[in-house]
Amino acid sequence: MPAQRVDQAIEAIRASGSRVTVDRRAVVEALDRSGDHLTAEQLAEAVWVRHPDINLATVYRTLELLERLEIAFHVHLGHGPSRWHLAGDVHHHLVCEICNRVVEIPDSTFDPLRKRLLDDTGFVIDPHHFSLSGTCAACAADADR
Amino acid sequence: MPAQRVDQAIEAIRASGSRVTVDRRAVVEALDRSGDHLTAEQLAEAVWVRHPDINLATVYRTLELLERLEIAFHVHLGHGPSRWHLAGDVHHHLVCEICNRVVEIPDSTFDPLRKRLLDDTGFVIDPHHFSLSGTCAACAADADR
DNA sequence: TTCCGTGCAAACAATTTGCAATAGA
DNA sequence: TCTATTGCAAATTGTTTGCACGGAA
Repeated sequence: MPAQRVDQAIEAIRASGSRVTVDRRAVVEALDRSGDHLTAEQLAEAVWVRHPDINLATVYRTLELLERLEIAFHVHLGHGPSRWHLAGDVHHHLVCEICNRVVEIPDSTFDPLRKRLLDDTGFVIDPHHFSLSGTCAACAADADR
Repeated sequence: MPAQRVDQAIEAIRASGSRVTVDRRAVVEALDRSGDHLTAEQLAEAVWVRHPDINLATVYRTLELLERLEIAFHVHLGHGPSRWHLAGDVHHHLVCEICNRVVEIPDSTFDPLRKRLLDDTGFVIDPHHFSLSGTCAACAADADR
């Protein structure tokens, strides 16, 4: 039932007092259709498949709204533009600084670190917003040679 | 002996076959003088105190060189421009997404996570390049109210 | 009808680049 | 001398904004 996330998002927009427009629905649907990790530009291209006249600025403004409503979020995967995704299953990213490969890891991997930092500093980490960088297995092996 | 880091950096530039220029020395000295977490713009201002005619583009080009030589590195602390620092004691940053406070934590905090990710995925993390975001103790307490 | 949302073009911030002049080795 | 480095201004990239028009409620 893929339409469910879209309907929930639309409902949240309405509930917030913002207007439900064709453009906003189109952005949410494109986000829903197109997995994780899209840049605003890529998302716009996905939107344009069905709605070629929606402006890039509108895509940015809609993403801003969706983030305020906690319907969508952006992540920084290494350098370059932000990546966007609908709220949903939380996972994290390791980005290889050599080959740019992205490895996804479950949120629970951070639990021990989370507890430790909370105990030590009172800081509640949300590691979702930024990726961790480093060297992937393949590139690390290459470097050893 | 604060000049030591500068001398080492200059020597590394020479050893790499690049030329040791007044501008490059000025950038290294400004970096050495001015603690961590400087943006390129702030670094340029520090340079201009003694060398008002050095161009911002030269600062950027020098930083690029220093990073290639592993003399200096940049870090992403939340949104906004990159922050630069000389190589040296490695530590990490927690950035509060509400108040932008920065909490520094020692590298060793990451050891268990590092080991786990290495075992699970073969990925060697270098958590230095990106900060972790979240909510600091004070803001978390405010949010509870 | 009343504002909110949108298109458009221009502004913006951070960074990079092409090219001619200059200065290290 | 010879070529790497620099200044300058312009280009780039990703994103935001002002304003007049058009469409949800």
